[in-house]
Amino acid sequence: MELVAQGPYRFGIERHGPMRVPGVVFASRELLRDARQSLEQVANVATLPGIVGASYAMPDIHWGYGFPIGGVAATDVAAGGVVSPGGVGFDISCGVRLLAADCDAQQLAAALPDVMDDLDRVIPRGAGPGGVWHPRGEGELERILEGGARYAVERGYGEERDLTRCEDGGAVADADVSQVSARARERGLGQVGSLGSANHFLEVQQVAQVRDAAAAEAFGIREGQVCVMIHCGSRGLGHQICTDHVRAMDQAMARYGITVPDRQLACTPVDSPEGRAYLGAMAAAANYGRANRQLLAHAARQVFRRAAGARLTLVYDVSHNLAKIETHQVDGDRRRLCVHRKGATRAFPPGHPELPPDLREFGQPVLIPGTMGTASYVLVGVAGGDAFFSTCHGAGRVMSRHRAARAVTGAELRDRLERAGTAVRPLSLRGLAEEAPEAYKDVDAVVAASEGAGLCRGVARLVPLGVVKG
DNA sequence: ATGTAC
Repeated sequence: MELVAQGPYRFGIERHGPMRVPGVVFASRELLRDARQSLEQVANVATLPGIVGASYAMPDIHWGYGFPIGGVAATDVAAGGVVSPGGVGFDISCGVRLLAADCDAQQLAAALPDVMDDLDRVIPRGAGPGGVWHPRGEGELERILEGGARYAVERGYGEERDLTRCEDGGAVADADVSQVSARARERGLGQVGSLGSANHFLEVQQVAQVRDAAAAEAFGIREGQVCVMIHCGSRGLGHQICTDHVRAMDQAMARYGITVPDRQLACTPVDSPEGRAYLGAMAAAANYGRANRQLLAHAARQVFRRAAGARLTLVYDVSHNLAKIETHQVDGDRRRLCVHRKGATRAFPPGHPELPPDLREFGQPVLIPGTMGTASYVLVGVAGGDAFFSTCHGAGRVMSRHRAARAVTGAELRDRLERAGTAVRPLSLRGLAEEAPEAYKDVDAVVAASEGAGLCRGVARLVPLGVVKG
């Protein structure tokens, strides 16, 4: 794949073959080496009907289902632009929630082992069923799919202020539960309030460094402070919705005269029965994901209150796997676009009307989960960035699970982390080994490249004190 | 990511 350097952190893929727009990869030269194999997917996405601007890739790009993870693509709704479930991914609404405690790491030190033991007991995780809340039948599940974190708060699992610090106020209005299959509902019913497995985690962290004092203060974080970061998604429900709608679109595509270079890019126009059906089901999964993180946050709050007498306040909750209908400036006019962000985080700039009033002058908080034993970040959206106000989402995998598990044993990794001062509460040692930090890119380099590319600005760097893993 | 395949 031919790449043209367009800046220190920006590389272009010129249009070739059926590409409708160019590709743009934001990365340092070093990160680009890990991205090579995924560039074909960036070019494939550029062939989608209605795509505008470019097919973008973030510095943490890696191989995904159809679209690369770390990909951003926007299509023009009025011009026959498509929506593709592969552009969101199987874990619809996977995202990150950060809570800040009213204590510093030093103050928590004595209680930390108790906090970790309690979290170990109360946080459901791993594959399969289990959750902190069991909805009373499908009726209540539907309330979650329509109301998201808002419904969880209504039922007493949180406080009203949580919703102002949650993307979309805790719920999107366009969920269509009739497009959520019986099988998806069945899988979702038993997993409300659960982490899942793989790279999902709940971490107790410490703010190691503040890089933007004014933004940090507005977000409610300060150096030395204890935080809780929750990274999880919509579990089997989102997975099943993706499966169902990929199949439906794969079968319907030909009727719209759409051909794609990879069947995993199955798509139909946003403005089609199949497109609307997917977006309605996706919105339901998005709400499920927010409710999931709301319930886990509630469980963590109870643990912190009981074991440490500490209170947790929500900093922000944002997804990095969603498609959204947004209005953007394209070639001088305002256009309604379907913005796919898959392993990419929305990063609204200062002044954006969708931001809560107390954050508006600073920009949208962006939460970047690192890997065990490495840092996580709080960033903020900036004006003038490319890629429809999007930035990176995490470290990005470079080693397969299998290779990671061969490179290190779970017991070795656990001992290494504990020696480095990070308490570890894994569900399985095999799962722990698969998530070894060396299986990922350097999150510090990913964040530096994202900042260098003008996509965001650093606010704070957090380091782990304890990690709860599936 | 995922009752790690229909």
